[in-house]
Amino acid sequence: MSSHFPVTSRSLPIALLRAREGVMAPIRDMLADTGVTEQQWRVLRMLAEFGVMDTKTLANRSSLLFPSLTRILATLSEKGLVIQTRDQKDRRRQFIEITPEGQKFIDARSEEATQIVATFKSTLGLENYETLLDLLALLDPDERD
Amino acid sequence: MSSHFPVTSRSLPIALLRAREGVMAPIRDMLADTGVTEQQWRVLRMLAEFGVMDTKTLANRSSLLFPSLTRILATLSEKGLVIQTRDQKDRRRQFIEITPEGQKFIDARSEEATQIVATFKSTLGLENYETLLDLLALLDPDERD
DNA sequence: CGGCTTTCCTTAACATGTTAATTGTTGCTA
DNA sequence: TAGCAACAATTAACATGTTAAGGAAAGCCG
Repeated sequence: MSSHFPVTSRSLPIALLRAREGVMAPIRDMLADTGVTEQQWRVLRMLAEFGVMDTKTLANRSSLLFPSLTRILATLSEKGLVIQTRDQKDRRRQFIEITPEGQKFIDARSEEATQIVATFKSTLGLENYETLLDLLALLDPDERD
Repeated sequence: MSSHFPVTSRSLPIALLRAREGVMAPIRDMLADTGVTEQQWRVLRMLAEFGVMDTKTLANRSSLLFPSLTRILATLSEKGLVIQTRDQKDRRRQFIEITPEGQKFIDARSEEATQIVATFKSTLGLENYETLLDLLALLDPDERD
């Protein structure tokens, strides 16, 4: 380390944290006063897009650990936004499905969500945006081929 | 939206989340069994690098909200890794300082931490690494000029 | 001086992140 | 088939994220 710059400046972990804060801020604003959290929103979107799936798949797609997912699904069930069903062939497993109310919640906000993403695309420029996604994928162990 | 691809694929928020997971994993491994968490580590590093500072500065540099910082500092004080001092001129304010034991904790691991960062630099290549930091900075509202 | 606002934390309350231990099911296998 | 390993959730325990409310100190202002 011959650099005279502070070690934590341009720190990758912190840069990732702050970028995520920046991106999530408008989404959190959108969800404020709906009673639905950022993570619950993430789960609902996956279910809206891909349909019924087992919890393991849902956990992977949502990037949530099982203990978190258990609690989130309990909350979403109470709110009537998802339905949990036991697999009759293997009663350890569980399938999750979005309800019509859940779908309605997503539909009412998907346009605004799309708009928020579009804002960041134009902030970075489309080319930079794609580059960023490619570089981020390299840091994700599940993405590296 | 004329794309036929799923809306959440190549989702920026999720990509940021997963990239951060990928980067933090080895750091978390390093800290496992030390009793010091990722956030506590972040606070200690800032104090080790910049020296004494008030809590507002510390919160900004560590990207922590005040309620979190309050709890973290209480924990670090109990562990004897930092010292909290009241500003005598303005007794609302507080200064935080790392202790010799805290410094020792950092020193014993800073080489490994540097090595972890170097791994990611070589995974991406130095040029990509710098590009990534630049693009991430664009997403951070506190960084945009 | 007495109130008013602002600032700096601190608490509270609830959701999530994280690791470890636990419970129920299934499958294998001696 | 009894016993045990493997698997899918769940629960527990503790730390943090997040928003809102509270408390103490400082500054302002009539």
